[in-house]
Amino acid sequence: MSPRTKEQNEQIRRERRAQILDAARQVFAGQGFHATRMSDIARAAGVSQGTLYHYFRSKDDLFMGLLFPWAERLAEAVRGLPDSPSSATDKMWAMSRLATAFFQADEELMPVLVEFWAYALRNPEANEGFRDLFQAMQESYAAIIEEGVANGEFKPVDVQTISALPFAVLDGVIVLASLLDRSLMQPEQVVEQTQQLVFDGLLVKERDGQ
Amino acid sequence: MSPRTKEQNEQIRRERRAQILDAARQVFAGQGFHATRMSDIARAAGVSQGTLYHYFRSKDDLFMGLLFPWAERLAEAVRGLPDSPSSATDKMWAMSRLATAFFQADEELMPVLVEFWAYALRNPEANEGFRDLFQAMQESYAAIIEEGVANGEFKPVDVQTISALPFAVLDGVIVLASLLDRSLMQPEQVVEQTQQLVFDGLLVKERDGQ
DNA sequence: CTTTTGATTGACTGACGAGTCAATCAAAAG
DNA sequence: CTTTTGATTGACTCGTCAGTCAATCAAAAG
Repeated sequence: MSPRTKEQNEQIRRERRAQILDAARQVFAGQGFHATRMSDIARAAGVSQGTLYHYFRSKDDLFMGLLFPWAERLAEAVRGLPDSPSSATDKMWAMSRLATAFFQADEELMPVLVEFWAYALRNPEANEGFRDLFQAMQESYAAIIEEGVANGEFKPVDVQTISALPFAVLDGVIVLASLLDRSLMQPEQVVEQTQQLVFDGLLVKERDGQ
Repeated sequence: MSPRTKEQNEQIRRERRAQILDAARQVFAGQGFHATRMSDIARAAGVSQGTLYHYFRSKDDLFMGLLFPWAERLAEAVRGLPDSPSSATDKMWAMSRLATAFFQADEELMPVLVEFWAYALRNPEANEGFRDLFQAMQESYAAIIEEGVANGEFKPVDVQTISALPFAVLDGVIVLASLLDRSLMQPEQVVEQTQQLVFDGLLVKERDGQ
């Protein structure tokens, strides 16, 4: 029946998908979602337009197929952090470093993310994906902050609200980084100095005694 | 020659423009930029499609004609603040209140802003408009922070970087507010508590003496 | 009344591009 | 060799919609 074993077939399918997604990433990053034609992606991937539709139901499917795994990797990395054996302060810095690393590793994806948000305004599936990532990050931050408050590292704060802040800052920085010249705004600087500023407020000063 | 005086004509033109822009705002907010048809706006404004093109060159022109005046009003309001006679701390709070007020007054415009950012990725004129607003806000914040540092209210910080932070937070909060349910995130709370948190870090503690 | 001028109309066009499909290919199994 | 099955192709379709334009209207001036 099958010309090859199932495993071989699936392996080949995965590789083709990856090849197409890689082309899609380049083209989306270069021209933006709306200006990108399916034929552009086909050409970049070195396949025909028909083949695209063997691996992805639609342009939307391709778009989400590109960004969801990226978001899942980030969410997964973030979920692991609160359990590491270190101080809450160190964990906060680790979160910050993690975000910056994702940032820098896929810099060309940042404008695509901005388009994705606009897209997610009208697409329930994309919206859900965004919410999942938000919740993953917020929950990790909340766990760390709660720990810090419990063991006296941090001042008591409204954990629910403050744990949403880092994600908001990250999104804001992505907007600015995508739309402004580096001479006006350096993303890494803003992220790091914000963290520092918030810490100076969040940390209990020794001589204060809270 | 002219059927009416010039002033009358221009008055009528302004009113028509306003009427169309008002309809456009509603439709864009309701369906998003891409899903909005020029015919939808025409219907909502109670005019024909042809009339739209007497007042606006294109759909893009209409989109920017809607958002630019809004941004200019915000920029103008912000520019006035650093000169008011009060402490740097009060001015920071005033900026925060101003932003929140704009937020709440045009809540339905927030998702439209997210679309505008995606749009501005590929449109130089829109990008320039965004940059102008960013610079207006950053410069005002920079002036306030510098004053605060100079008179001892604030710790010495990297003004260039930190003055970009409030705008980043604002944009991030707009993204979250547009994409998430209020039960997950309350914009006003995040803005206010962020300000408070940053202040606790930024302000020189009396007992510390810095 | 007529003329002039700009506003208004809405049916129309022309381009565009996502998605389709009938035909072909190719690898493995029998 | 033949058969089977899924992969691949790319020319084509077909709905969509921003923008156009010839015709009409209406207000003021002469």
